[in-house]
Amino acid sequence: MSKVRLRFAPSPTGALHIGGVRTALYNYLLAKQAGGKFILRIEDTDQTRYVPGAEAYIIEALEWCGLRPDEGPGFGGNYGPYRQSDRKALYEKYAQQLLDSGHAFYAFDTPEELDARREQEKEVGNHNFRYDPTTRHSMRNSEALGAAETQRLLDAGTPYTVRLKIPTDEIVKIQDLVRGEVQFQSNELDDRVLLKTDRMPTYHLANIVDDHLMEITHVIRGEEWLPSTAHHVLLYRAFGWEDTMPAFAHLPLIMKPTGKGKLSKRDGAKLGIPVFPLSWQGETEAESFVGFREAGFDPRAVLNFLALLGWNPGTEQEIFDLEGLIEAFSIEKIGKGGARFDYDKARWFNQQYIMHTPDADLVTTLKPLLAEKGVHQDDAFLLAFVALMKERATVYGDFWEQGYYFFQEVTTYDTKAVKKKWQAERVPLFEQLRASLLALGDTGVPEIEATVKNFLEVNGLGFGDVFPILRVAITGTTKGPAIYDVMALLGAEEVDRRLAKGYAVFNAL
RNA sequence: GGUCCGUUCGUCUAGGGGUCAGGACGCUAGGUUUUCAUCCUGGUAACACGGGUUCAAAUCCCGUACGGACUACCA
Repeated sequence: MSKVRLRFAPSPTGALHIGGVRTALYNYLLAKQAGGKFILRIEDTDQTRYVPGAEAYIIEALEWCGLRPDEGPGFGGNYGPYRQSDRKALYEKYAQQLLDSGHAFYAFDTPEELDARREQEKEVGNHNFRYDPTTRHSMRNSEALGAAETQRLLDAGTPYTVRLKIPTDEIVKIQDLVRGEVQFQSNELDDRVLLKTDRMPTYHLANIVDDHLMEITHVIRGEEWLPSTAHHVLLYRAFGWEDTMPAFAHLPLIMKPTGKGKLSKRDGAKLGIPVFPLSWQGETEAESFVGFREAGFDPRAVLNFLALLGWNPGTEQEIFDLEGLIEAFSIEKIGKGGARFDYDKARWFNQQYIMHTPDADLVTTLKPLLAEKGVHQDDAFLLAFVALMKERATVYGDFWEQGYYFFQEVTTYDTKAVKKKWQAERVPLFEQLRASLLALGDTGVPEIEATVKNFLEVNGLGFGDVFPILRVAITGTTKGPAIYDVMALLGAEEVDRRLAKGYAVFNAL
């Protein structure tokens, strides 16, 4: 068997959907596992849907995920060009080949005529008009018009499309790697357009020509392509390429978190969750979306989550890095049913990655985020901060959200827990504690702890009488890392300032 | 409507003739912790339905229901 080559072939019509990322991932995994190539091909044959920036977005998204193509636009490779608009002439040539061999025909029907015909059929109760062997002869095409008339129209420069001539009474069998054998009756298939009036190919033609020329061995794509796979098989046959036809695997779709249907970009905005890898700035607010990256996710967690959405290793292991996925992945273990997008699970994966990432690495990724907030502490401080917060963060943004007080004054005080503990007669006591803490100077946790405990003993107070006060005065919240750790990191003078301010706030309650 | 695909706890799933139907997320009870989080222990909860085949069916077959995709000169 020759070397394995898989391609990810997105269309640059906007931001790359998270399902597309999963498709890319599965392609990547299988390619790498087999020691083969992972190829990026841009399917931009629909000029009306082309969106500037979409291709750059796709590439940036793959890069963020760490799925680097071995071949593709900007990545080199000997099978280029890798952008279909740059291969236009090729498709015309192959369309001509099909025309010559009698596997395709010229169709002169305009879109308006086609629409009119559909309407007309609808009126007589036929809701599924199809351009196929049974209707072909009533349309304006080379099959119905004959050679002479066809030539006349061609000579006159009449716009035309090239359609695949579907054979009658054939059974097209597909061996799908995920679903097993799937059969189609050719009589149920339509004479699909191969080459459009603008001389650009449709997906169907381009995809077969390119996969053949690029020597693609496996086509892993979304389930939405399953119904047209019969056409693709027929195309391989028509070209005489059936013996090198790639293997097909159709992936189950990713479904909405709630309700019915497949996950759409609208679901993200509706539920306030990311469904794209990276943020996308559209023309309007409604066409702009936040990405997993901007939502504070680690790409490794996103990949891990995506990998397990529709695939499982057959063991109880859930945490996989890319290398581990490459090793464990197998196409047989891909599920058949659609998988609901579970944002909570995605968050859990992210939390796992944050907890298990070395502190120094966390500092590196957090630095730019903190810098945006005006934080420029040295690494030693950041390292200590990260160590205290990593078990409490689910997304990267949590480090700031839940730990801003390490870098600036407390903005809001959760006084509920303090109210009943803050008694007028104890205020002198707390002032005394503040003074002894300041006198201690910058020091370690054991010293602070000893001082506080001593204070507790001497004054006959319990933990519950003091900790909420210290905690809220210093951090503003009742949650967070051990307060001694926070105090040690902040330093005696800062703690003193915060206690003074906190006491003032409590006194005003 | 037609064609094709699918259906195990709320969710992701294991399991492919004989299992107490397993794990994870979530939720929940408790323990640890000055708090929160982590961590530990326990609980909750599923084979869509109906027929077959078989000594035995979540597992094989057929229907039904439900869900999904496709049905463009879009991918």
